Amino acid sequence: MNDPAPAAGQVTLTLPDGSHRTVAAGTPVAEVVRGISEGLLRRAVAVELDGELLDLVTPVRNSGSFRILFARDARALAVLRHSAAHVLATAVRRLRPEAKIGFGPAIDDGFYYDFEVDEPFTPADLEAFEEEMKRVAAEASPFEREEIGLDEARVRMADDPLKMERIADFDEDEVISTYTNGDFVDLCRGPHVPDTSHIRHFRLLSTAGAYWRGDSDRQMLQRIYGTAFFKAKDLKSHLHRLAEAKRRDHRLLGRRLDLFRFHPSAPGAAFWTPRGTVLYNELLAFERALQKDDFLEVMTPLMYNKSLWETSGHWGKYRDDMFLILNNESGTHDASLKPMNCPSHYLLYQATRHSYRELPIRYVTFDVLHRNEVTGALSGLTRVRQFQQDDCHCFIAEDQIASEVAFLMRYILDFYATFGLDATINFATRPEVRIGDDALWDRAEGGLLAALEETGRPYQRKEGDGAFYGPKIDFDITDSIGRAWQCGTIQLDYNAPERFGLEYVGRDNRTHRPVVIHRAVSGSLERFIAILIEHFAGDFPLWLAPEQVRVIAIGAHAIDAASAVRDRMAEAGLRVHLSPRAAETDFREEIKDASNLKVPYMAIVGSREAEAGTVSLRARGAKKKQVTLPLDEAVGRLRRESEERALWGAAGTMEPL
RNA sequence: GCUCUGGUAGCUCAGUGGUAGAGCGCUUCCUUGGUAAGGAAGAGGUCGCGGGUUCAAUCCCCGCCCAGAGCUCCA
Repeated sequence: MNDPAPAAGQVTLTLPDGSHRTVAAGTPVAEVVRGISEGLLRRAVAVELDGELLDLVTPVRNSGSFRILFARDARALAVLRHSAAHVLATAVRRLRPEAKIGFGPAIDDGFYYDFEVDEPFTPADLEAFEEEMKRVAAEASPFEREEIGLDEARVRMADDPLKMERIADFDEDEVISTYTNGDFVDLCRGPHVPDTSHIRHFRLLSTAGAYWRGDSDRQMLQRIYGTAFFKAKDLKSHLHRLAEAKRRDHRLLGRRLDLFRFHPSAPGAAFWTPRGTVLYNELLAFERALQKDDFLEVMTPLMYNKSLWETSGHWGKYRDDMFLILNNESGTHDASLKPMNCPSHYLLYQATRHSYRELPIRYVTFDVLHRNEVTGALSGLTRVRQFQQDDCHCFIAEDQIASEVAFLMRYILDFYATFGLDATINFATRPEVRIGDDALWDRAEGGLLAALEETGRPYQRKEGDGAFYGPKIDFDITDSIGRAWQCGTIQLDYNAPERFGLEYVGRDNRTHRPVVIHRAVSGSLERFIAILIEHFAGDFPLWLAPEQVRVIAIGAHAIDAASAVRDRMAEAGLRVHLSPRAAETDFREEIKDASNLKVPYMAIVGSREAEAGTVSLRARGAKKKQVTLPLDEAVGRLRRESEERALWGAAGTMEPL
């Protein structure tokens, strides 16, 4: 049925059940909701009108689909948090009247508000603000909306220079609104919850500097971050998640589990300990095994003359991010450490003639890369200056795009699945600033999209998010506590083959341009290991664990038997350790040490085991529960679990019993 | 890069204008115990680096280095 055409001055709203309501244009949303039911009005938080979020005090201006949002709706949460930001500003203004207000939006996990103050806020200030916010909420002041003209806005916000600056950006005919709750007025687009009493379950989390409008040339404001929820239990679980993330912090676990460390002499570059190096190499070994049939591993120089970077185009705009090398004879910086592998692979490809019969050629490299990240960007293993990528460049004929992309996607997803990681897929299209004509982009995007569709995997489009040289597919992995990390990528590149004059000889005996696909799976191995540490909380599956088994001898008389167990397991290829001072140490301390290092299994050998030719296996986290097995059987099970790369706790593994 | 906060033993941290402490770890000895910290003794510190103020600086001031949090998901 067609929507009835509204009379002049009227708008028609289509409710989710398909029914229509016609009201006078300018009727407040609350009146519309009340017209449906008083009960709904009591529970309504906001509404969606043709997808636009409106609160109850906003006038309805246009016809469209009309849906009431309740506390359970995800979009309602953003409204609540925006209002929480206003409650925060209300509290700050009461306690620090001199604070100038900036912006205070809802963000993914909460909200923030920026203030201009002479002295930065302290943790004690935050506590005071939080207490004051409770009072503001208890007052249950309604959020009142007022629509005003530009001149009036200037008068109202005269005392707030930051708001005045925002006002200066408005067009003459724009609808400008203010929201008032109690004694606090803010220039604000809305929407808001009906009154401050909705802000019940919130927490201020942190404070930090933030540039006004994100511009590092402008003044630094003080930003307060917080979060808010409709339900106490949602707030609680969010705070729990934050605590969980802190507990899993790879920088702390990296020290505690003795995996890597940093030294001021080499900022942004990790020192891998013996244990960490095992982990790193196991990851590499896994990827080498996975790729051995379809990829060609190569090694290329780490240092190049600047002419290469001039060809690639990096010398111009990327030079500040490269580590340049001083030529002592000329006194100039005319070489650099490589920040990426692409040009190396192009040079290698180009060094010989290639036939169409060879394609696709997939060069993959784990070479060390250096990027001169600014100091403020460095963070643990997730943002470093020296790292290795599992970096692959596929040289293909243009008609191989679809099959190649499908192949690469399967490979990438299989790789993640080994770690129990799932990925969401993003398809990024041509950006504003780009090279190549539209016809080329049409072909590139079409080819990539067709390949993506063929896999049947769900994906999201990210318009304009592609690389300047081509569209791409990005993989965001989701870890065990629900955080997303951008890791893998498949990028189509028509430009590089042109720049580097890449060729292959076709069936027609003429030269053709290949297309290049850039592929990374883990992004950087360093960062991927950081993700794995946090994903597993340091409880690595057996195959990845730096030390797989710790042999514990109960009493000095069991030392010989324990050594025999250690030797037998080591022969079987397990990474096993028996403390050299086990004979002098309380075995309970050995158990403590193994537990703290999160060693997956302890093999306990006392007089009973020594006599019976058995070991008692105690799985990580299993406390006193253990299983006693003949030594060979124990070795067999551990080997199988390791070789199958079973996830810790997966069915069929020996997992925490 | 910029703002704020921090840097004390291998780790986690306390402390002071008169050159420094704890717990864990480490070393040695005792204990040989059936499932997460047995007992005793000992070693270990340019208090991040450089400069300044002071009779005296780990502490106060300045600079640098390193680390942590953050740096428009737009009124």
